[in-house]
Amino acid sequence: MSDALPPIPPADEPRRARGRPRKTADERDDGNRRQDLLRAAARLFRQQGFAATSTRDIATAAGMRSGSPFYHFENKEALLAAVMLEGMQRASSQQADAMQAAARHGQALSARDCLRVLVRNHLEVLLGAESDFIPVMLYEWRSLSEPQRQAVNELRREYEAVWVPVLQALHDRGELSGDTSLARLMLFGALNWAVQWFEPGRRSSLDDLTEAALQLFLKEAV
Amino acid sequence: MSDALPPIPPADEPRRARGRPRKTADERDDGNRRQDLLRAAARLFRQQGFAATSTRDIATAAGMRSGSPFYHFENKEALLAAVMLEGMQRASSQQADAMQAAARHGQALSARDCLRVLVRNHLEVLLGAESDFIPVMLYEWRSLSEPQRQAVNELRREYEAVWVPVLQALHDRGELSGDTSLARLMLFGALNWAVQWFEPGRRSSLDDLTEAALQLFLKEAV
DNA sequence: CCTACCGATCGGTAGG
DNA sequence: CCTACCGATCGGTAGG
Repeated sequence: MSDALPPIPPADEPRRARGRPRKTADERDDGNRRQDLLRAAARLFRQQGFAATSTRDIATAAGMRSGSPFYHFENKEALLAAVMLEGMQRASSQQADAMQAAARHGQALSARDCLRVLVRNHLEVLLGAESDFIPVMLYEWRSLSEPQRQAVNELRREYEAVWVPVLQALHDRGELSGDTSLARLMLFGALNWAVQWFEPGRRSSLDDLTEAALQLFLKEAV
Repeated sequence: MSDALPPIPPADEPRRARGRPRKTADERDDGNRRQDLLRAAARLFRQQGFAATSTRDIATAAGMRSGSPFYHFENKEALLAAVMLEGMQRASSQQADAMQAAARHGQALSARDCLRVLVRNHLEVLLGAESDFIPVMLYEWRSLSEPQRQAVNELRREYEAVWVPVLQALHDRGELSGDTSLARLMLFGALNWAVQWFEPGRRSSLDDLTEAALQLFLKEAV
């Protein structure tokens, strides 16, 4: 008994990683938890604002304990930036899909039809179900540090770049008057403001809003 | 000694007010300090947001110590409500003045001219120097409790009511198409959004913006 | 990803 | 309006 030594592990036994018990199984779990955090953060940031939302609130909403969000994000601000980046990526890819789908139907898409697709998709991104990410980006801009703003701004420029030739074409055909750059800013303003007053079930639908916007901003073709 | 009763105060001796040593002198001082707080709060709430601004920040900016704001306002939220109410009162009276001044010049003001005056004044209220109050109202709405929202909303309805007949007249003359109620919401959106991108010295002036908005939203009269 | 914890800050108050 | 203070909460971290 007394000379019974603990068994010596074979030299080639894989060393167990210490300190951070990472899963060897599918990484999906990790990604899912991060996504859960993003979704919870987006919803709470939108409802209460960034500063009024504690990382504990977010952790609880994602089914975690108070310290766990910092395993996935360096700090609270990085979580905000991630929400905005995620929002812009979704918006851009959704916008590209919408344009492609529309182009497949009618092969020759008029500038007016293009704008209709863009406006309709923008409203979907802004007001559709499960869309907290973009409103957070619109209304928590000042809570972001300068380097993070630049990162988000890059995606934002991509998103807006799609609108430029459409508005230019409308201007050339006399359907949109005035400076197209100011027109774009005012159009975005008119649409983004809907976040403040739109109520899903009530009165006007997103289709209604789309038609109203087109009717309001566009002139008859000459 | 045992029968010595505490002296009975004469019935007509003036009772000293205890607890709050209010000034007997001019009340101007009080009003000025309150205004200082409002101004400081408006600026900080706008720059950093309501939740990210401490009452200590505000006190310091107004030249007071940390506890003093609570002499003037019941709590932080009441201070926010006061900022918004002050903003709406100024906006409304400024709007009334602008309309009166315009009516004195040209005696018959066209609907288009009316809208020009309203838009120009709205931009001034929104983007002019010393105007932090209305932006705070626009972007801190969710930080307000329901009863306070109702109080602010009352003033807001008054302000917007002035626009209704003007937009209706434009619609009747064919210069504005579509539902006038949606048109009003989109117009406000287009203008309010300028808070996010307008830079005072740069490129376009408030006059430029006014003309751009009119050109964008209005059709030729039929 | 949890437990246990820290230092800092915050809104607000008593008493003068 | 100041002084001095309190209880609560918050972002974040060490160690596992």
